[in-house]
Amino acid sequence: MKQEVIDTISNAIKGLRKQWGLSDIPRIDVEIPKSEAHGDIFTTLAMSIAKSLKKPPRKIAEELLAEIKKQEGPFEKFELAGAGFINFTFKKEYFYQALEKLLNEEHSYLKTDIGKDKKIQIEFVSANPTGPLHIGHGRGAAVGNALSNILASAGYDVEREYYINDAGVQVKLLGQSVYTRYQQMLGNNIPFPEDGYKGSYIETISDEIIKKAGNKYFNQSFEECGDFFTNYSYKTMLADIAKDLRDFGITFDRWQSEMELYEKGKVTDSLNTLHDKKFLYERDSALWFSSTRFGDDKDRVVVKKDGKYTYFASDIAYHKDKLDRGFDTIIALWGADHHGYIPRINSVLEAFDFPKGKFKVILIQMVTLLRHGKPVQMSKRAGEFITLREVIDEVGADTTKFIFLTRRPDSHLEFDIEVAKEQSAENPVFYVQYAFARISSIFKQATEKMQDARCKIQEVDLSVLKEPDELSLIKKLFQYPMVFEGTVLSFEPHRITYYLQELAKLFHSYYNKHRVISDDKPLTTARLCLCKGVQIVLEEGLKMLGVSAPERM
RNA sequence: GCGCCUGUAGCUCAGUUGGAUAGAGCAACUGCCUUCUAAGCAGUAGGUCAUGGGUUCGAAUCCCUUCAGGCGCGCCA
Repeated sequence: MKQEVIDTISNAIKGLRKQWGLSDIPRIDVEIPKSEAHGDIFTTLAMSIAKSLKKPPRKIAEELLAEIKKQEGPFEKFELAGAGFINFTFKKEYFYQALEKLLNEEHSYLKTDIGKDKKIQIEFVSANPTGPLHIGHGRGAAVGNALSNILASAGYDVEREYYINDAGVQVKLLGQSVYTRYQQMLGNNIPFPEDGYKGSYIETISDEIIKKAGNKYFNQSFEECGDFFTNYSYKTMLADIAKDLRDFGITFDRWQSEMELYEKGKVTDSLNTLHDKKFLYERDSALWFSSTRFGDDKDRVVVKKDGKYTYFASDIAYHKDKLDRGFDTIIALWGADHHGYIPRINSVLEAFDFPKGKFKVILIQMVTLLRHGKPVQMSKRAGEFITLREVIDEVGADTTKFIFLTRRPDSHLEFDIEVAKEQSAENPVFYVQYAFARISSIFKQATEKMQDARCKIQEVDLSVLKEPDELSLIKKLFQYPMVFEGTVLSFEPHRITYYLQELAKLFHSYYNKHRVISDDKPLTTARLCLCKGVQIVLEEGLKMLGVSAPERM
């Protein structure tokens, strides 16, 4: 749809180039109008080039339109409107052919090749393995997953990665917490670490260790057996996290361990590289990275006075490692509270000669969890929080994901568990799924009632689809590729969510007004074909979001 | 103090990267089930796009001011 218009316009410009004194063909933007009164698609080209041509936009549009009309094309009519809009309306036949093509090619019709031969990496969730995932992680997981599906469908070679912070003091603190509970449970009443993790999962792990190893570590000091507790604890947590994510419908291609970066010498290697490039210097007995020369506010310490690496040091190694793996684009989903970290990572990438703009951080804003409109207090340290697991169990994975995907990632989100659950009947995810299920049901009825009532695309005459509602529905179908392309370029999955709701709305409306199965066989067959088309697009969109498309509800 | 994000209908949020008369869902009100799933449909009502200026053919969108909320500014991770 988009391409035909762009081709038509650029052909027209070729005819006018001399007259206009243009050396190049300007970028042609086309948009889908809000109202059907403005045609199927329109361009604002005349207005945007008016200045450089020093001509009034309407005059330009007139000349353009005259040239456009000389061409053969799939258009029924053109319209010059407002300050210089040119509206295009396609012939019905164009949409009948498009529908035929969709039914023949099915899902492959809806994909693009924007990302062909390009490798893209997307890192998301990456929660510390020191406790269960909470709702905020769930949001990142839903967005990251949808984005991965979308990019893969756009032809990119996508790698989904989870970065595990298994080397720092946080996992050690987790180990200490479990160690202390273990001692206490067996009667050794030592004090609990001041900043220790206090969730009930700490006791669960301690309990597990008692069952497995008995009192083997009883009365041992943390120096003696701390490694065991730390390793056992974070590995348990990591396994739990992976399971939660799986049950949420999310998988990763790669789990990158921070510890491994140290063990393989990648931290020292990457720092050596920076040193060779003269980006490191010593001051006050510490080693600094001069990130200010790449636009950061201040230089950053990589090796502390006491000789230990900072967290930033392993992050340098991690990002260097990503670069070495050869991606065209690197995407990271971070909690919005980490936004201050962006300039220094940008500095690192630039120091390693990664092209600017090829690294993109998507910030995931906090989720305020509510129950009956009242905020639920959350504190990870105190162990008071509602886990992602509980939310999935209570409201369901599909609903949870869909709600996360109806917002821009960087805007605050209120998630009321009771609303999501109790009003589930009016939840937008069901609205979309219901449209899909209804179509499935129609096909079930059709095959039961009439043996030959199917969507037979080879024999059907689609031109009997003349109702305005039918044409609106068909047209909506072919907006999907444009919406999808916009989603890919902007990395904004929620655009698909909104599109699906609009498509479902048109379908429900159509369904209530017109019967698909009737005594009129040619009409029935054509309408079944239309339904099939809607079903394919709904299924494709839901698949992108990582939400199921049930046959029955 | 500096930086980033946010402010759109009673509530929760979209707004196609500057386009035409600002949209949806919820909540409210009025109707629609002997016919393919009523988890649905049709309709009514709801707005100083926080504020004040600027940029231009055109601003919710870009720039500046002010106000309000959130987050970040460690040799912590």
